[in-house]
Amino acid sequence: MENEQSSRKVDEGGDSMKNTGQISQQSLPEIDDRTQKVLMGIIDSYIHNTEPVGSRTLSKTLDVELSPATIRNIMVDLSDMGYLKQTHTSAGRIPTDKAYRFYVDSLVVANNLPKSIQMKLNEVSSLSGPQVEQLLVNTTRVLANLTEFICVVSAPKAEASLLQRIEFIKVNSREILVILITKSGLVRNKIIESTEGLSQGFLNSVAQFLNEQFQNSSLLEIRNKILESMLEDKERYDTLLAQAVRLGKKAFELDTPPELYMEGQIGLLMNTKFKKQETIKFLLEAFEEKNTIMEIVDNTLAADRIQIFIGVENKYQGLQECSMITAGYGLKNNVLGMVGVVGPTCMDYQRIIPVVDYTAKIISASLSEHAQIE
Amino acid sequence: MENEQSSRKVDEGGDSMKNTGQISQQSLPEIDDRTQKVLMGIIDSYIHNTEPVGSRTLSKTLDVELSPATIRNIMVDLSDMGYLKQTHTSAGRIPTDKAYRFYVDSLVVANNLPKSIQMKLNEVSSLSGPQVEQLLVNTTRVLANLTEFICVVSAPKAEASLLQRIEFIKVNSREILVILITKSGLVRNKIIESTEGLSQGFLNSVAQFLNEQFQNSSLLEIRNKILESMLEDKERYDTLLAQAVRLGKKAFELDTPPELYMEGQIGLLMNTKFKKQETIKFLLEAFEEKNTIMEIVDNTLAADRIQIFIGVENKYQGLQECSMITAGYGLKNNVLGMVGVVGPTCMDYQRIIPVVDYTAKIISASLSEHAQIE
DNA sequence: ATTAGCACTCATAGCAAGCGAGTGCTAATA
DNA sequence: TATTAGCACTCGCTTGCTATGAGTGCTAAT
Repeated sequence: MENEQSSRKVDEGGDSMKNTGQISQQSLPEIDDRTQKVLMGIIDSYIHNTEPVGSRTLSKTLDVELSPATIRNIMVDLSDMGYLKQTHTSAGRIPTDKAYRFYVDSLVVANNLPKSIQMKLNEVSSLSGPQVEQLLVNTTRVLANLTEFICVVSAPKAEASLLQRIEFIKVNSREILVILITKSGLVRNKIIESTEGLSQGFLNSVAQFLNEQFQNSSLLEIRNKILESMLEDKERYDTLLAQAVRLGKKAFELDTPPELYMEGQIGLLMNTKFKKQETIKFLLEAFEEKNTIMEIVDNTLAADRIQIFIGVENKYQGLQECSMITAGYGLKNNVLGMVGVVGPTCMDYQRIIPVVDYTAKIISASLSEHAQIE
Repeated sequence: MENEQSSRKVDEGGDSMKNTGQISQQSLPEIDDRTQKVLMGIIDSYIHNTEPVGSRTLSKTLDVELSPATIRNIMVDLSDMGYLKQTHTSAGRIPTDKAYRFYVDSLVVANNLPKSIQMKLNEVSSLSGPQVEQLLVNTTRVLANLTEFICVVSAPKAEASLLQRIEFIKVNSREILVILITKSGLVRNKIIESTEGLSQGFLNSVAQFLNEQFQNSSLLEIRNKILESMLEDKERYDTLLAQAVRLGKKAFELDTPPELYMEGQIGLLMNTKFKKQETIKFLLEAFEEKNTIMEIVDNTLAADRIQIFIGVENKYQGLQECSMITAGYGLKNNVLGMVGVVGPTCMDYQRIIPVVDYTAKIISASLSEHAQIE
């Protein structure tokens, strides 16, 4: 049985582009205007009540005048098209992931973030002082508070950051402390070992050399250049340059995984939107291993725009019952890190999306403000 | 009705010392030998099954031959003395906090930690490299894994740590990066602001001065000395000393709260020993605000011995349904930080205590190994 | 002092009935 | 022809009831 009951096609966006998380105005040809209104009504209702919505209740709340029976017919169509499902026969319908995708795609995300929330986020940024870490910690916490979901912020990717300064400090006969300062204000320190008894003075010259050489290169570039020059002139020994290359290699190796700030695991527990205890268990297990989440978040690092992954669109198993909203932050066109929230698929996208978006912008602004002080 | 049925008093430890968490061999005069055996049996059974224990089952499992009726009589006595309680009439008895305290106090904690666990912990320590932070993160994780409870490790208290080295790095015209290295291998960095255009060279002299002056003092001492000398010679300006004092003041101010590593919140969720969902909620809420936990943990920082807080012995509300086992770690007689686990009052003390103890020792050993490289 | 016996308590599981929200189909209606 | 009213049916959830069994407290016998 095929349902081809579309009458008035709002003909735009006919190209069936792959959903990669971007928001775009869109209207599917197979769905006529009225059907769409019903679908939207169901989604809206489910988002706010988290309860299967039946034909009768919907006919009351909907602004279009439609009898329950009509709505039932439409619901059947929508179910056939895969937008709705039932938890059991004779229960109301709930939206599928496909429905949420449709919903999100047709959301015109006006940046109508309430002033009060903007203020809150601005405040956090201004109160956090010059330390990037502190800013990220605070932002994460506030975001988790605002959304009541799990909130993740990844620290600026060192690889992509531009070097501002490197220093070596001799800690003891065997260990040297490396300090990397990036343009974005991130400070990383790492202890490396060196058996050769290098004096602090010598280390200073090495640092000076590296600083002059690699001012304004990204850490990734620097690493590559160093590896290159190691290949080129293997023969050199004991010169300043050779030592610089040797120490530099260790210094720019990124053995420390980029940090990840996370908050809101408890809010999640209290969150009534998660019906199944199991889902929460899965989620928390995923977050237990920060690395997993790191990977997931890293994979979205391509764009600085808002990205949304709904249910099964998430590649990672544990997140397939959740939606993830992410946004990149950084300096100019240099995406350095990510902010994101993970919540139930039935989250209030309209409210959450602007919050995440604005948060990313706040972080970017904070960083660039810092970067301009030279 | 008074129960004075004690016959054979094991007369030692008669001094009714306040329970401050220490373990001590002890035997209350009011409890005779047989009664004590029953009590121990009940606690043991409850610890392993988490189910109210009745007279019949106990009479079977107990190694002393006693009929259920006799046991019932003893149980009544124990209830009157406050060692047992019932969830409802006609249910088995469960131990009170007082009972656990008794149990723990009479535990002879042989350091019979299984070799396999020792190995695991040793391995973590040796694999973590020279970075203290990494060691703490890993240890926390393993401890949480072993115990399946929430596990907390506080970073070495900067205040108590001895200074090994301080350095200043000029980040930009306004900001100076301070790097503090302590004897225990902890590296702290902090950005301070200074409007005065100080050159890097000058900063180096200041650092050198401070290093010479305060080698081997604790950060707390240093701060006090600096404040002292500020009071003494207010009149001096623009000299090296004055600048050193001024920068030193900012550098040694401890505005960054000491870090706290936490793991195992999810294990807790899965833990069947927590009967009430509510308890978990309380707990997680407590842990949401790391500061609260920090305070709690800090309050136990007095001793480097193992400390145990059972149920209501915890001052903090949210923990009153839990037990906390903590141990200090540090260098020699200098307690620098804490490791602890928080679990249900009915946890397996016999198993957990040695694990926590050993973990603290491992950390101490790691630190002192590092500190000896000079 | 200990134990057997017995009446009593109370949480829990299981079952059946009733409720109500919701569906799908059919026939009537605009 | 699209919409709507009506009706039988489904099915999860609540409520109330009973039976069960583990456990207690008391008393009397050992």
